[in-house]
Amino acid sequence: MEYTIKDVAKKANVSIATVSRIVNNQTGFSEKTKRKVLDVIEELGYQPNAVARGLINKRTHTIGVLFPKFSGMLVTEFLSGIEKAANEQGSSVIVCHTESNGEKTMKYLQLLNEKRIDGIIFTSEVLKDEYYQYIKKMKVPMVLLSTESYVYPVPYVKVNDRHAAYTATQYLIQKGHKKIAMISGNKDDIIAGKPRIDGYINAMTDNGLPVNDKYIINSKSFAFQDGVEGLEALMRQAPGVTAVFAASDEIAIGALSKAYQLGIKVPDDLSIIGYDNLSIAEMSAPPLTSVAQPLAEMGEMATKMLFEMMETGQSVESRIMPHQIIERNSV
Amino acid sequence: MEYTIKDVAKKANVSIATVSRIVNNQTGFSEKTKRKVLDVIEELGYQPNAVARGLINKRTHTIGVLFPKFSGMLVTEFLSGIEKAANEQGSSVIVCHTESNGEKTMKYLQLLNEKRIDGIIFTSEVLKDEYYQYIKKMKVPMVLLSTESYVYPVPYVKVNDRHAAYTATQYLIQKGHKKIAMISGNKDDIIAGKPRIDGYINAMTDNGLPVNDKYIINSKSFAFQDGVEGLEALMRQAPGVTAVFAASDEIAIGALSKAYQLGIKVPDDLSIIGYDNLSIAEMSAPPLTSVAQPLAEMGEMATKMLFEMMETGQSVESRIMPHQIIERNSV
DNA sequence: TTGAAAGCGCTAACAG
DNA sequence: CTGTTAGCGCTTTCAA
Repeated sequence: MEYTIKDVAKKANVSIATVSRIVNNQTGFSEKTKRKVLDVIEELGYQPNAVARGLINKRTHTIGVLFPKFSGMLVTEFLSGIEKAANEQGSSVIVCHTESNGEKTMKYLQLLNEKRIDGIIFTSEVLKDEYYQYIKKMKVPMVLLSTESYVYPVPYVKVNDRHAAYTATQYLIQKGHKKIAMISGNKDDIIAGKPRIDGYINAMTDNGLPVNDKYIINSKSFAFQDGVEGLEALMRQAPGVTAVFAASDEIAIGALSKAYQLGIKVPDDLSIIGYDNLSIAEMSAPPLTSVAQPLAEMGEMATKMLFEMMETGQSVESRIMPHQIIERNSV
Repeated sequence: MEYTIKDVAKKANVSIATVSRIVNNQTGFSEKTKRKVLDVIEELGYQPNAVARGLINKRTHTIGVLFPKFSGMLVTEFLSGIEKAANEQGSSVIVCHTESNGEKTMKYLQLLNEKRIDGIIFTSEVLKDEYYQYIKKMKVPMVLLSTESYVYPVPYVKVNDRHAAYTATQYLIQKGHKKIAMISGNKDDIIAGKPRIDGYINAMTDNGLPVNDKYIINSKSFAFQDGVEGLEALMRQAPGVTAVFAASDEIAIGALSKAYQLGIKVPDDLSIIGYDNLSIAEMSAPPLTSVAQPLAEMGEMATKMLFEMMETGQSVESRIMPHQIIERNSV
C-alpha cells in the first residue's frame, strides 16, 4: 500500500508520466498501455498520494468547518449536510471547535491555512474583523452558515430570524392568543437574539396587540436552564399570559418542564412554541410545536456554495432558507 | 500569505536550510541569524506549508474518525472529546459519515489512505473483516470507540455494557422493584444490544428474580419510537411491571412519553431508568435517571491512545471506562 | 554556524 | 502515443 507512481511505472514498463496521465483520465496513450497500467495498479493496490498531489495542484480537497459549540444537536445536523455535500465533491471536512474563543479561533485558522485547505465554513457566530482579515489573506473562499456579516461581503445561508419569529408569533395570534410572552435568548446576540425579539414585537404591533416589557424575558443564552428560569420569572411577573414563544427549542423544553412542575397544563393552560425543531421537539411531552429550520439542507447548501466559489473564483449570492411551522401538541 | 521558505531565505540573506532549522527549533545557527530570520517570518507572515511537510515527513497531523450515524447526540459528545485531544496534539480531525454502509466505508477508508492520515478512530459499529484488512494494509494505527472486536487485536475504549446494564437493573432492585421489564435495543447487535440484555438477565437471576420473556421487549433500534412502541407493547403483555430498564435514553424518553399519554405516572406508577445520560435525560419531565457513559472522556481517551500508538509504534491496552448511575426523578 | 543539493510523490510542459 | 525533465515547498544529509 505504499507503492508510488514509480513502482507502477517500472512494473508496467512505461514512464511515470504515462501512469500519471492514465490515473488522471487524460489522453495520450494507447488502449493497450492503459490496460497494462491499470492491471499493475490493481495488482499493486496503488493509491495515488494526495499529499503530493496537493503540493503540486494547490488543492487539497479538504475544507474546514468552524463551530463555536459542540454540544447541542444543531451541530450534527449542520455537519451531516456539510459532510454529505463535501463527500459528493470528493472532499473531506476538518472540524474545528472554537468555543467562541478568539484566540482558539485564530489558532485554528492558522492551522487550516498551513494545511492549505480549499475553503472555510464559519458557523453560528459573528465574524470578527480579525477572522475576516485573516481568511481574506488566506485567499480561500468562505461561507457563513447560520450567521451573517453586516459589514463584510461574505455570502451566507441562514433563515430570516426576524421573519421566522414573526411567523411563530403570528401563529400564536391566529390561534386566538392575545397575551403572548417571549422567552428570548441573549438579546445582545445581533444574529440570533435581537432579530427574533424584533420579529415577535413586529408581529404583536402589526396585530394591534400591546407589547408589554414584562412579557419579554431576556435570558443569557438559548439553553434548557434559561427556559426553566424564564418561565418561572414569567409566571411571577406576568401570570396572565396564555402563550409563550421560546427563542429556541431548548428554552421551550425548559419552559415545558417548569410548567409541568408548576402544575400548569400545556397546551390547556399555556401554549408554547419553540424554535429550531430539533429532534428533542418531538420527544417532549406534549410534543413541541416549533418553527423549523432545514438544518441539514442549510449545511448542504453552504457547502455547495463554497464549492461553486472554489470553481468559479467568484463570490455567490447568499441564501435565505425557508422556515416552517411544525405543528405538534404544545399549542 | 503565500510566501515560501525561499522568500524568507532570500529576504534574510540565509539559505533555506537555515530557515528550516530555525522554524523547526533545531540547532546549528547563531542567535543573530535566528533573530533576523524570525523577524522576516513575522514581517512576511510566513506560514510553513503543511502539505509539503507532510510529503517529506510522512506525517500529516490529521486523523480520521468514522461514524456510522450522525444524528443523535452521542456523536457530538464523542467528537468533542476527540477534537479536544487531537487539537492538543496539534492534529486535525476529518469526520466521515459511513451510514453503516460497507461500500461507503470502504470509499472513506480509501480517501483517508490517499490523504495519508496518521490514524483512525472507528466508532460504534462492528469492525468488519474488510475494514480491518484494509486499515492493516494502510499501516496506520486504529482504535475502536464504543465498540470492540472479538476477532481482531484492536485496542478499544468503551464501557462494559453488560456490567452497566447489570448495575442499572440492580439499582432498580435495590429500590424495591421486583417486576422489572427491559426495553432492549436490537438484540442482534453483538456490541450494544446483546450484552445489555445479558446484564439485565444476570442481575435478575442473581437476585433470585424470575426472568419472564414477556418482560423483555426487543426493538429494532435504540430510538425514541422504539421506546413508545415498546412501552405500549409492554403494558399490553405485562401490565404488572413496576419498573423498566431502557437500553438507551431515547428509548426511555419514548417510554416516558407513552406513559404520559397512557396516564401512567412516573415514577409513582412506574419507574424508568435510561442508558447513556444524554443531555435530553435532564430535560425530560420528570428528569430521567440514567446510567452514564463518560462520552467526551471516552473520545479523548481513544484519541490519546491513538497518539500513543503513533508515537511508540506499539499497540496499547484497551480501556474499560467507568459507568455511573445518575439519579434523577424517574425512579 | 552555514549552504548546496538530493529527493519526498506527483504533474505538466516540452520533446520526440 | 510516450518519455524526459523541471519543479511544487519542504527536510535532511554532506561538506565547507
